[in-house]
Amino acid sequence: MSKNIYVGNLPWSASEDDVRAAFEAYGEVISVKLIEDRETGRPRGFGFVEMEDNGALDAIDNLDGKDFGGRNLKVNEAKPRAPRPRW
DNA sequence: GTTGAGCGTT
Repeated sequence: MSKNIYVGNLPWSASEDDVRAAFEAYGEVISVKLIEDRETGRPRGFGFVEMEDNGALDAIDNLDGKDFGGRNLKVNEAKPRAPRPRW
């Protein structure tokens, strides 16, 4: 099973590979998605990481408030994304 | 060549 994790306070120089590597140290990373402004295309400085439940909880408890790229990393359980409108 | 709270569009 997998769980969505919200990652905030990320340095604008960070990439998905960096976040993936940081989370892979605590569990299996299913996928990493960095969010950027869809209108301007600039990185917003936060993203989402999907990993297994046990790894997600361990990563949140370990990476939350940790130093990443010179800033305090914010890791929390992500809210469910937009629903799936079939129409 | 910038900015800084916050939850995404494949």
